[in-house]
Amino acid sequence: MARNPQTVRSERTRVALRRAATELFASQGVEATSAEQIAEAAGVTVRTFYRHFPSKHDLLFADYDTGLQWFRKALAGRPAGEPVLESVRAAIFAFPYDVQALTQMAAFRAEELDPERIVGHLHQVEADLADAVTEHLERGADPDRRLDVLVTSRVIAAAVFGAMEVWMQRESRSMADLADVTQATLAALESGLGADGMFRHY
Amino acid sequence: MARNPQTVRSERTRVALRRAATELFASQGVEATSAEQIAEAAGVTVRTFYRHFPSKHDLLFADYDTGLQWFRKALAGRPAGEPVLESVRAAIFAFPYDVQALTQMAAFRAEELDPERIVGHLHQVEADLADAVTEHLERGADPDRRLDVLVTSRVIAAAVFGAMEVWMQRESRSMADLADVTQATLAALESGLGADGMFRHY
DNA sequence: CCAAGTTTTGTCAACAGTGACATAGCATGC
DNA sequence: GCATGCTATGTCACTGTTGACAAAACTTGG
Repeated sequence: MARNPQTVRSERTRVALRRAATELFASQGVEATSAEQIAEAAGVTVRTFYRHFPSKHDLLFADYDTGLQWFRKALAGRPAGEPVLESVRAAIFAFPYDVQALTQMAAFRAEELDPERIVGHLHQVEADLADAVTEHLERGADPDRRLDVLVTSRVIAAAVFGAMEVWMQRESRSMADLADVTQATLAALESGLGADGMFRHY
Repeated sequence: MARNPQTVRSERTRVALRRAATELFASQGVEATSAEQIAEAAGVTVRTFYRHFPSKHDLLFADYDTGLQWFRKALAGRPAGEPVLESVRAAIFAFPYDVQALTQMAAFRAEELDPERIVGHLHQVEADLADAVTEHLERGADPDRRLDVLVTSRVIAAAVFGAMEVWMQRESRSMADLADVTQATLAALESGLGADGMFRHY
């Protein structure tokens, strides 16, 4: 299946670097881990490391696509008639927080990262989340309501990430807190906008 | 007049660094000049260099305030009844392009600099230019037209920097070209919006 | 003028990132 | 199998940037 012949080796290296980085980030923190350590743990040179990843921090988000795929499948797996908000909530709360995700959260909490980097990444995640919801909603929805779908998706994504922002500005930022804030935000969305059935029509 | 006692030395160092950087940037280009060279030319250590300027590129814009002050004074020196656009044009074209400014331009032309840095700086310059025009217009204008003043200022600044953007995307980017584009842009602004007297009322 | 304290600078070491060039790994045509 | 050629990697050297600590310059109270 490997189209490119020598690229197999490249892929192996990339995986090794990802794994090494994930472990080191989790055990020592992001900033406390040097590029040299990652490279060495992956059995590779620093220069090679930088050939595969543009920067150290990109490795922190390396498994991001995996998580995104998971989320989309989780949405797809929800029962057909279920209100969107419930689907999203279920998917979010069932998300398997692995080492990668937890390390990211830890880095966020510790404010280790360059704010620009965080904001940029979260922006991307929010957009992807909205797309996932859109994709989910468009299954079995009539095309006339495409705008509704779009708006609904963005609103939900904005709410979820608004919750995260609130969480990030709190004094105590535990995972339980994040869950609470997210829960509350979605509830508010539901009660405030659910009356006219905006989210019930799907 | 030197309020802070030991700060005199600090100021001397800063000046030396600025001068050294300006010369080296002009003669070799920005990226071809290393922080070490600048520090050495200023008779100082690299570490000291970074204590006075957050990054090498900040030195490229070090004399920026001087230029801004010049522009404001040039505006203030224009005759009272003159249309704003004419005042701005006169001030822009009388601007004394010193080594600093020319080096900046050269760096822009050569696309040496990180685009983000350029955009960020230009954004600042545009805002400052607008403020300068506002300040100029507010002299002797009645307070009721404050919004007009604000809009006019922004429009002019946007036009001038729009011209610069056009210039930066051209094939040949000589100083003469920049002058031409700026001239043309201001002329368009004048003929297009001058009919209703928007710029003539001042 | 001297002692004490503050500010500035120097020294050292480390890390992030990049370019140039050499070399090893693998694949394909012969 | 072997020469040929491409790709991934290694090596080297360099620049930008920062933290920690020491040394020097300078100011001020006495």
